[in-house]
Amino acid sequence: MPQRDPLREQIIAQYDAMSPQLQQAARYVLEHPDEVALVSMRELARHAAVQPATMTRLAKFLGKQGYDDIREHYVAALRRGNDGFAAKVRQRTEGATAAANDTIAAHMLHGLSAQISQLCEPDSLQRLEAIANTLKSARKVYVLGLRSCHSVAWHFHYVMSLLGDRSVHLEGPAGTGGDRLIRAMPDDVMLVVSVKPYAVATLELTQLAKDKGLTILSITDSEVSPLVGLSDQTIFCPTESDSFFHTLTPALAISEVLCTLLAEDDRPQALDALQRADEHFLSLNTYASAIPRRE
Amino acid sequence: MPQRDPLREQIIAQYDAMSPQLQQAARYVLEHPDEVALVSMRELARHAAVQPATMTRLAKFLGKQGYDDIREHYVAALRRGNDGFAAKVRQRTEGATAAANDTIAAHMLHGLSAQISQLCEPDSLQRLEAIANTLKSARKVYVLGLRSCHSVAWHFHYVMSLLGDRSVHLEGPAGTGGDRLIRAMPDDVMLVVSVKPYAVATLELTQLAKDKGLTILSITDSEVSPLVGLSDQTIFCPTESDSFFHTLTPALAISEVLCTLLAEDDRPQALDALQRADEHFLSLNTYASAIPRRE
DNA sequence: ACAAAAATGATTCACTTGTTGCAAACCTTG
DNA sequence: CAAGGTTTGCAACAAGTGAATCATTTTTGT
Repeated sequence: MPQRDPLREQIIAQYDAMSPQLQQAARYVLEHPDEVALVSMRELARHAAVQPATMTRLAKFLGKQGYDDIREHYVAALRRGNDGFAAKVRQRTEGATAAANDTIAAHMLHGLSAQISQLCEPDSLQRLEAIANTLKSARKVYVLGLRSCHSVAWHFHYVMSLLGDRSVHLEGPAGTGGDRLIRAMPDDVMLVVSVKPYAVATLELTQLAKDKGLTILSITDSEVSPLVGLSDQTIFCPTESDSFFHTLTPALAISEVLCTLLAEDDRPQALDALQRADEHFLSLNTYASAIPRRE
Repeated sequence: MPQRDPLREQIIAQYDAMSPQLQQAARYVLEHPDEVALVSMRELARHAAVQPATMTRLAKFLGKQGYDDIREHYVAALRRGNDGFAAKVRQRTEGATAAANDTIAAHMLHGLSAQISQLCEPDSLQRLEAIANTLKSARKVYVLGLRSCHSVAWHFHYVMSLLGDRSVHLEGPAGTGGDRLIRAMPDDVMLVVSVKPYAVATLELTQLAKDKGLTILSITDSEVSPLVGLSDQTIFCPTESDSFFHTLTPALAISEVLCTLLAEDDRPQALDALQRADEHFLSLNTYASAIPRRE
């Protein structure tokens, strides 16, 4: 793990030119980089058996403005190391990261990319598989996503509707969206998407479905989301963004993965269903040209 | 990687019993455990959009002596996490580089992450900025996205509608979606989203708008998309996926970036508009709890 | 050996930190 | 709608922070 650490290298390079006390301080910093980030300067000095002022002097000696510059360096390093994904993104787009990091757009896209790769953690993958399994055996799947989450819910429903007629989108004009639940049965499943702030209507409809005995699956943004308590299974999507708004991109990614897992479960049937859909669209002239399907 | 974290679990367990402010603080702590260790309480409170005192109160609520108890917990966790380097790195690289071998889900998520980070290329960024600039000075923005692209178009429109009333979604029951173009003027702009296969209706409506003199901006999937010829400016979104279906996640990411650029262009006005939206939702009891806005 | 220069320690200062007490604002619940 | 308790924001606080200053010691060159 060859983490490039310019400050560390600088300290080593200038070590011989330091006074004894400075060396002692510098040595402690080299050997306990985490401490620098986690502990006050005075405490660090105490541990290094050095005067507090020596740390300040070390910073100046290294050409920094003050001790805080040193600390910030190690804080940043620690952050990077722990978030983990940074390394990967950096690796993938070395040039772009360094060059275009200053624009809002580039920064945001990097963040999104990282958030999605976070979903590769074992816990998330397990939840995805589990939810997909539940969906597989459902008689009907009622899909609910209001307001900002409408996009995710609708997209899931749209794809599912290409594969069969098990999906029911809880959406309708004049507030009739919930009506589709009238004939819901305990064998059915509800997939609900909601992130903060949670729409009251979403929670109410979910509660109703739960009361009816449906299995509740949810895509939401936190362990403490009100949906967690209502749901049998949950998968979490990051929503944080540099902008004013939450991002729904990771949630959409989750939804697409679920669709894929479902289709992949019975490939022949999925291909068959898509074939039929293609014919339908063809006869209706829905699309501008034939629909190429791979393989 | 199920890191056992008793404090985290305690917070989750007691979350429902907390007051709103306490919940907001607790939530931020849950979502940013590293920050707790690395920054001062006041700064943490600032990031969480909470009063400093609330953090102290959170500690007391959890039965701790003071905030420092919480911090020390996360400091210890961070220390541990960094010592177990070898294991961690191994795990990380497994999740990142070698994800290909694993499950379908992991592979797919990995691909999505890569596709989005591809959008950081200078050409894409330039196109994004250019489109954002055009959108900024538009009188009205008509948003069109049919079938699978509905999710992207709608999400863009939804966010824009929070910021003002310039956005018009070309969508309506019984095929009336195009009617909104009746009063479109040459000063207006149309943002159209479409990927292969291209819906005929999308192309027709776009052509109509073009004939009316509107500026056409498009989010589409290829240089050879039929939209390219109809559009004044275009940004390309990758849509390839391992599954049967195209992915719209990168397209949604693009849409979110555009929204952010627009909001960021006039921060004060955006904040103002969001403030007004919050009040509206509050008086309608749309959401389950107050909407926290950072800074 | 003895100035001159460098390094170190002690003291102090301006500032931030985490905490607390209090009053205004906010629900509840009779 | 009014009394009650809870929640929240604000202002003040003592303690601790990093930095600056100056006196003292140590080192160095001749």
